[in-house]
Amino acid sequence: MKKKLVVLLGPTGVGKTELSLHIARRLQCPILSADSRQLYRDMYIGTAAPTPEQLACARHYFVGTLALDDYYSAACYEEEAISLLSRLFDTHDSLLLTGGSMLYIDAVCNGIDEMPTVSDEVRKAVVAKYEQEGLAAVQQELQELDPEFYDKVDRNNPKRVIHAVEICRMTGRPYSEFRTNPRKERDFDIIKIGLNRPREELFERIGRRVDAMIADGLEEEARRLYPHRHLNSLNTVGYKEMFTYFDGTYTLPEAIEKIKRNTRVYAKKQLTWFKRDNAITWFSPDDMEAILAHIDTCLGEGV
RNA sequence: GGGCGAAUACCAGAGUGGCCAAAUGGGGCAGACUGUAAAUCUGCUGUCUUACGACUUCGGUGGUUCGAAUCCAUCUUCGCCCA
Repeated sequence: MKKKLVVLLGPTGVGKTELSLHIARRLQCPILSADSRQLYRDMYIGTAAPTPEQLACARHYFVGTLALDDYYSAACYEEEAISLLSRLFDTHDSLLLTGGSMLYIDAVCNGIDEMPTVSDEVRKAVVAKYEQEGLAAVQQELQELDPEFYDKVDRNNPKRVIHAVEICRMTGRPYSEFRTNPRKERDFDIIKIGLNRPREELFERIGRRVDAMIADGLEEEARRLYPHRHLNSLNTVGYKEMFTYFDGTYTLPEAIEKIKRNTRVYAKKQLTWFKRDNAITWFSPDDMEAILAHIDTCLGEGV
């Protein structure tokens, strides 16, 4: 019988963390987080990371394990998560993955292309070109190195254009050659459970959660992180707005409003992404009975 | 009671005779997404299912004009000043 991975996903603030504890208890299994920000240490409040009490309920992986300046990516995550899963499956028939980072979940479920890691020198060189000569110059280089990808990309998106050029320079081959988009076969079954609420309700919860973060000391936490604000890990909703407040651009109430708003936008983005995935079975987080019943059914199925 | 100023789309705010369904920003909505993804980018946002199109808008009403968000009269509301 194949091992099972239950994937609990949904927009931020919907109630994944709380529910994941119940499911983990039911399955008697640890929890793998799929959250690109809770991965980092020192940013617990703003990322709504599981509390110490919650962490004590079940063994958690991928929470608070990285330093703020560690390099990390969805590909790193795929590798680590897959190897961890295979290890844990030795002693468990089913495991639980939960989080809201769409690309990370995808990396585990479907895999992403093998691609060389970009060296620091190449990265710096391309970024410098972008900063000094502008996006057009990088676009032009891409057009020369990989016309195929150049035709397809979202050329106004600096991140994508830059990355494609990085890979071209790194390998001497067109970036599109690496984009084979294989759907990697996993040796475990995946049960995707989506959590959602009526939008109004979700947005209310988000607002309340942000207020709670403030009450819990988000400002202080952000103040400590302020010196590192240029790190990618801190280009994160909840912190970047606080930094703008520390800079004097926003007042505190404005910063709080922006955090709420940006969190709502993020939630919508997640939903847009998840909507495409027909493999997801959707539930209300309040309907725990139905969710557990669904999981039981899926676990009982298949050989 | 007198004087002045303002009234523009969800909000803020440009526009002062035709190129205006109306800049720009915010907000909202929708979408894309394979290597730092809570990132980054895109489209729409008066109505008509789509528009090359049609229709209705710029506080109200009535004028001037071939033509008005823009000019005139008047009314309403708001702000400021004098009393």
